[in-house]
Parts: sequence; C-alpha cells; structure tokens
Amino acid sequence: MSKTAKSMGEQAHAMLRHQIISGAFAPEQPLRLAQLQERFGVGFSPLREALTRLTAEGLVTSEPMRGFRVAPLSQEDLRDTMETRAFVETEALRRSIRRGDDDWEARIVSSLHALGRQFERSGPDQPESLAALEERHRDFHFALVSASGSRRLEQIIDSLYVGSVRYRMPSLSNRQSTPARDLMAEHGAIADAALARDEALATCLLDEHYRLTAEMLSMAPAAPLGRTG
Amino acid sequence: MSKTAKSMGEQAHAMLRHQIISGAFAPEQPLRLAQLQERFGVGFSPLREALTRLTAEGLVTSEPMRGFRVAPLSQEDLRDTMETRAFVETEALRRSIRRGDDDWEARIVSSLHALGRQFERSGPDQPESLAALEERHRDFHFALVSASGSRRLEQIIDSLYVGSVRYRMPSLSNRQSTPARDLMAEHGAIADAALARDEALATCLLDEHYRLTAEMLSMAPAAPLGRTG
DNA sequence: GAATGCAAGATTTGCGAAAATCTGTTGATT
DNA sequence: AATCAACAGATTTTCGCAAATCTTGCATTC
Repeated sequence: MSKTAKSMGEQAHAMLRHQIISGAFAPEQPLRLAQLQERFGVGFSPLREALTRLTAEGLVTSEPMRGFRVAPLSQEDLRDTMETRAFVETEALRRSIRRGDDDWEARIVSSLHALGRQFERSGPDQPESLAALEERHRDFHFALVSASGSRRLEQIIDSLYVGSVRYRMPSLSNRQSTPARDLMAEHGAIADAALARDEALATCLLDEHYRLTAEMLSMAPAAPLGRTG
Repeated sequence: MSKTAKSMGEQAHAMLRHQIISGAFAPEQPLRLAQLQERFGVGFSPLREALTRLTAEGLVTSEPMRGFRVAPLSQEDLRDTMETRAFVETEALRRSIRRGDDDWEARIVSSLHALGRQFERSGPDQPESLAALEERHRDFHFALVSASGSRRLEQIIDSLYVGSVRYRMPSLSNRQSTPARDLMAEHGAIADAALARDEALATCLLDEHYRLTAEMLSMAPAAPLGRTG
C-alpha cells in the first residue's frame, strides 16, 4: 500500500498548494526560492515547476525577474468568483438533473451523508477535522454537478472552486460567524430538489446558497482582505 | 524600440504555443526535451517551465516520468468546447450590453472594421495573413464581451478560446470549406444587435454563430481528429 | 537637505551533468 | 512456445553552480 514516492515536483506542488489554501502564507507575500527550499527540502527546479503550476491555477502571481508571490485576495474577486460559480454550477446542475442516472443520485446521497457526519463531528478548532469538512463539502458540490456531461464545465467549476476556497477557509474555523444559518438544511434541500428532478427549485436553491455564502464571507473575513498581513 | 530580450522561458513558451496552435506538431505527438532543446536552442529549465505552463493551458498533457505530449483533439472535445463557449460568451455578451459604455461600442466598431479589412486582404494561402486574420477574429469576439465586468468570465472565455483555436486553424486555410456562409455578414449582424442593445437578438445570433462554426469544423476537419498523424 | 549615481548583497534565471526512471530486447527457465 | 528477469539505451527529473538582474544602502553632488 506504500505508494512509490511521488516526484519532488508533485510533492512541492501539493505542499505549497495546501499551505497557501490553508492560509499559512499571507496574500501578496513574496515566495522566495531559498526560503522554500529550506522549508520543503527540495531543489530549485521542482519548486519552480510547482510555482509555475500554482500560477496557472491562480493561487500565485509571478513577475519576470521579480519572483513569485501569493495571489492577492479582494472583496471584488470574492464577489466575482461566487457569482461566476453560481452561474456555471446552476447550468451544470440543470444538465445533471436532465442526464443524471442512478449512480449520480447515489453520489449525491452518499456525499451528503458523509458531509453530515463530518459536520456533527467537527468541533470548534481542530485543523484536521476542518480540512476533512472542507473536503466533504467540496465532494458534495462536485457530486451535484457530476452528470453534466461536459468536461469543460467540470474544469471551470474546479478552477472556480480553487479560487474560492481560500476565502472560506478562515471563516470555517470560527463557527459563530454563521449566525442564523443551517448549512446542513440548505445542502439537504438542494439535494432533495435535485433528486426530485426539480430543475427550477434546485438551481434556485443552489444560487441562493452561493449568494448567502458570498454575503457571509464578505461580512466577516477572519483575515482582513487586501492587506499584506 | 528594440525591446530587451525576454526571458528564455517566455520565448520558449511563446514559440511552442504558436507551433502547437498552428499545427506544426501532431496531436498526441511526444515532445522530447532533447528534440525541443535542439529546435529552439534553449536549455532544459526554460523548456520545462514552458511545457508546464502549456499543460495548464490545456495545449499539452503530461504524465509523470513519461514526459509531455501535444494535447489530443477529438470531435467530442470540439463539441463540448464550442457549446461551453456559447454558454459563457452569451452571458458575457448579455452583461456587456447592459454595462457597456462608449469605449465598449468603439472597441466593437473598430475591431469589426479591422476584421473586415483583413478578411478582404487574406488570400487563399498566406500563412502570415492567416495568423493576422485569426488575431483579428479573436480581437472582435473579445471586444464583444469586454464590458462584462467579470474578470473570471474573461479568464474562462480566454481559456476556452485557446482550447478551440486549434480546431479552427486548419479549416481557415482552405476557404472553400465554408460553402454557403458569409462570415462577415454574421459578425456584422452580431455587432449591430449588440450596439442596438438588443440582448435577445445579439445572444441568439452569437449562439447560432458558434453552432454553425462547430458544425462546419466537425464536418470537414483538414486533419483527421484523434489520429497520431 | 534632497536627489542622483554607484557598489555590494540578494534573488531569479539558465545551463549542463548526474541520478532516477522507463522502454524495449535478449536470454534463460518452465 | 510462453513467461519472466535482467540488461542496455533512451528519457525524464533533479541538483549545484554561473550568469543576469533586481534591490538596498551609502556616498556624492547640486
């Protein structure tokens, strides 16, 4: 079961990606090669490849001869990203409701169940269960749109998810910032409407879900946006 | 005016990108480092960076320890890409019609004019004017949606354009493969509807434009799709 | 006193060689 | 005859150093 060690490039990519997403580096912070080499114990070449890939993913910015920085965050980008997610994912959900088979339904039921379990288990401040919760949440939303039949739509949804997860991470840790919101009920309602093949209701609920999320995140960002921190 | 020589990485990226888009490499063809090093006269590091970036753009695929290949083409991907373009760009056009100012209108008029001029000038088989025509075509479509106000939408449109241009390139060269189609008239009609702020008509025409393009490209691909060539 | 130019240090970028990995072939074994 | 192991060649991946470039601090000049 011990898989052969992945390439240094992939390792570096995964580690850096995780640390940026979880907020270990502040937005706009310079990412110096020497510093990263010491931190991760890999040479320049794999690091450069990792940073180039992260730049393409939008998590890192780069300027020629001036190195790499953690990509900035902003209220404007948060709003844009969530609106675009809503636009694209409602379409993918619509298509999935039309084309989804038994396996699609099963994926929704199973991922919703797993999300609920993790939600119960997740206490206030365990970084471990926090990452698990985020993964379950992601799985559920991907399951919803997993029968769209469009590879391109899936890729777009994936990249928009990456662009939004950094905003959600800090707010997940302090649970009190979700005042009058029953997340599991929202997710359950979306799943029910999808399984009932009610396009209008399901897409409307999903749209509202993202609107609420965007509002909540822009209200009380745990880390001030647009600062170098 | 002689700009300082760009970094080797950027040069390699631009050259490889151009050659892949213009079809100098067959789909699925392996891209060997040694071969590319000889062809472009740059070392391993810049080549690797270029290939990594192209992989993120979807023009190249990579498998760990097995190197890079030119990304495949397929009827299925062509259809998916054009449908997704239509879906995303009609929305961006809708928003642009609502929000577009005088500059937006000016960009449409000017890019349409330039496209028309280049269209007249473009003879049957000049690779130079062919590239220019493609660029004008691209500029016009980007101008149409340039007032959407959404950075994310712009990024998506850009990446989908890259994904579709390889299919159009071969068919542009043999003009007779566009039998009963007046491309300039189509573009003109779209521009008119946009400038008249007629959302329904403009988006409908744009959608139809992409549907026709997809049909035409899947009918008579100059190079057979899905073959190693 | 403020602005400019210069030098030293820090950082990114590029190159070639060494190490690790894969592929195809040959030869031995069942 | 078929299967498997090992070997040789080719290819990718990684590392360390040299070159190019940027930044910072300081002295000089107006």
